[in-house]
Amino acid sequence: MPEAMRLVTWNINSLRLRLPLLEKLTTHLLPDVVCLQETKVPDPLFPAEALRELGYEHLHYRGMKGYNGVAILSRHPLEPLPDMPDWCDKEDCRHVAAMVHTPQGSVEVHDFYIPAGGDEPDPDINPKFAHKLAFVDEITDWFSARSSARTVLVGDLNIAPLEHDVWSHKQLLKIVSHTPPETQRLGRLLDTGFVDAMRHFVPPEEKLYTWWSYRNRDWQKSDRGRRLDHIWVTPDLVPELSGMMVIREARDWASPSDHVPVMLDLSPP
DNA sequence: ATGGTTGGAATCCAA
Repeated sequence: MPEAMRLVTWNINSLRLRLPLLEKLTTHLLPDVVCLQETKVPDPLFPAEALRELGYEHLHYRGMKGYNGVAILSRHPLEPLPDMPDWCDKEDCRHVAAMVHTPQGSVEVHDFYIPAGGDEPDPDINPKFAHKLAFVDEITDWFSARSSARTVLVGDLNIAPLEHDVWSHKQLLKIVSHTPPETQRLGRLLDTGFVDAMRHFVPPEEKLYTWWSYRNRDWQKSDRGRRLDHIWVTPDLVPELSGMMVIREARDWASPSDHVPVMLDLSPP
């Protein structure tokens, strides 16, 4: 029986700056597929050669100068999904999608970087927050008009939906990433036909974070984290879920991202 | 209530 297909998602917060950390991650975990967000590199400057040397021959990426940027790295052949919408007509490089053909079967992979939304949780006075809500609404409409199979949706969704996805539910209810307009919308997106694969492994009453602000002196001691990064799968893949790990120690690597990688294993039945 | 840090580009913006 073939081994599991291993997938990692990570908001790397500058791919070029953190190539050594990506190498550390991939040599230890040997993922088949890596989905990155906030690559912050325009396509002509994408470090494709360095990634091929890490074993990722098959690449699909979309980046721009300074901000955003997403990438799918694969050891196995991939085909970019054609005719993807330009969400909110901004051409801001927040989504790539591909069919990945692994020895364990083909899966459709969607890699998202949902807008952070600024500080003020009022769409009438904060256009960034309005953009965030509109972005989630658009992708929700798109997935609900479509029947997804063997699909994995990952990325920095910039929303911590459950009470124990944040260090203090009460204190964060008015903080962007955990407000009811956001968490309700993320629930609607999930309900288009996905299962929260991280919570398949960790019960909802248990704290689970993937991001700790740079602004905390001692992130481990205060542990004021949030679960902003997610891995969702369609129900047909649930019987194949065989492992999940939040790579918490990556928050302590030299010059870390403020997000840590999340790993999922899918094993054929 | 406030400020705390980081990356990329440009002397500030986004997170």
